[in-house]
Amino acid sequence: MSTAGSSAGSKSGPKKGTYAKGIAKREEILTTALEVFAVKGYRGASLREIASSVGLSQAGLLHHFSSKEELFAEVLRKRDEVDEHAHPDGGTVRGFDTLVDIVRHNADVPGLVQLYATISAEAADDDHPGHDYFVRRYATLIGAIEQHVRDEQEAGRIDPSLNPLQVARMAIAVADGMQVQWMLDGTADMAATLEYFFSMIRRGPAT
Amino acid sequence: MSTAGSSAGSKSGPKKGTYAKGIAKREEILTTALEVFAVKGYRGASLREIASSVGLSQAGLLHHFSSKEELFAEVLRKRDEVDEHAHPDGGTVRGFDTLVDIVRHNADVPGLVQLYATISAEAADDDHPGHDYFVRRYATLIGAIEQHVRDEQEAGRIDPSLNPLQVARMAIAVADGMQVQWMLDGTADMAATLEYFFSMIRRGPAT
DNA sequence: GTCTATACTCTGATAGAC
DNA sequence: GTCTATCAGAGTATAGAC
Repeated sequence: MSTAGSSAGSKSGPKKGTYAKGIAKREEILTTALEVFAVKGYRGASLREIASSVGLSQAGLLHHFSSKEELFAEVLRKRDEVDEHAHPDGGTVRGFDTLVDIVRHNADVPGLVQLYATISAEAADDDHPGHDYFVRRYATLIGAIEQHVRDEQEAGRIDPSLNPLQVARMAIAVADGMQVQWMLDGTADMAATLEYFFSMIRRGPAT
Repeated sequence: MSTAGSSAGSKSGPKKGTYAKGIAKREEILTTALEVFAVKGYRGASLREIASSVGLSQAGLLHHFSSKEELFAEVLRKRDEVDEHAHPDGGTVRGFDTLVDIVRHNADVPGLVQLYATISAEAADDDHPGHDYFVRRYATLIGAIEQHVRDEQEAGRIDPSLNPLQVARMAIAVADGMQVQWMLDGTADMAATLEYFFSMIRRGPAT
C-alpha cells in the first residue's frame, strides 16, 4: 500500500533513476497473481505457486507484499483500476450494452470469471479478506444500473411500471448466475442470455 | 456407500438388533458435515473440524467414511434425497411456485446457500470431486424448467414467442445470482426478486 | 532484491492399541 | 467403534546470508 504510491505513474517520473524496475516487478507480480487467483481462488492459490509463476521464491515474493492477504487486496485494487480505465464512466455503467460487452469479453477470460465466482462466494464470510470489497462493489454496481433503468424509463425505452431496483438486481443476477452455468456447461452463452433479458424488458408490456 | 444400504430404513428394520446406532451416527455425521461444508466449502472444511463438531477424533470420523472425498459425495447424495422427499415431483419442477418456495426456504438456511454457491464455483474445475454432480444437477434442473415453460406457453400463460431455454436459464441464473447478492447484502430478497421475474414473463407482451 | 533455510501450523491419511 | 500416535506433505511466515 505505502511503497509505490499513485503519483509515481508513468509521466510524472520517479524521483530518482531508481526503483523503476522494482515497480515494474510489482506490476508483473500483480498481473501473474491475478491469473493464479483466478484459477485457484484465494484459498486455493498458494504463495509458492504464485511466486514460481513469476520467477521468484516464496520469500522473494513476500519481499514485495508483506502477506498473502495484502497481495490479494492489491490484486483486487489493481483490477478495479483497470476496469475503470476501460470503462471511464466515472463509476456509472453507461448502458446495458456496456454490461453486455463486459460479459461477452468475460467469455475470453474464463480464469477471471472463476475468480469472481469463487471469491464472491468465499467472501460471504465476514472475515474474508475480500468481504468489504465485494459488498462495496455490488452496492455501487447495482446502484448505477438502477439509475440507468430510471433514465431509460424517463426516455420511454423501458416500461415505467417496472421497479428499477428489481430490474437492476435481476440484471446482475442473470450475469452472475450465467457465469455458473457457463463454467459448468460450455454451451451456455452468458452474453446472449443477458442480451435476451434486456430485450425482454425493453418490449414495454401494457400492464 | 456400501455399509448402510438404502433398505435399512426406519420401518423395514435392521436385520439384527445390531448397528442401528452405527447408522444413526452416520446420519449425524452427514448432517453435521453438511453444515461445516456449507460454511467453509469443500476445501475450507477440514476433517478435524468436522470430526470435532460431531464429537469424534479425525481418525474416528474416517472409520465411517474412507476419505474426505467420499464423505463429501455422501453429503451431496443425502441432500438430494432430502430434496426429493420434500418435492416428490419425480425430478420435475412442478412449477415456478415450487422454485420460489425453495428459494424462499433457502433464506432460512444461509449455510446451505453458501455451500452451493461456494461449491458450484469450486466445482468448475474438472477434477473437483463435485464436478460431475453439479453438471448433472444443472442439466436436469434447466431441462425441467424449460419443459415447464413450454407447458405454460401451450396453456397460454406465457408469451409463446419467448424462448423456453433462455427463460429457463434466466430463471436459474436469477435464483443463483440473487444468492450472491443476498449473502453480501441481507436486504436483498431472493424469493421476491425471483417472483418478480416470473410475474414479468407472465405479463405476455406482444413482441 | 532475492535467495536458502527454517520454524511452525495445518492438512489428509494410516497403524495399531483398546 | 473410537482412540492416540504418527506420517508425509503443503501451507504461511520469518531470519539471515549474499
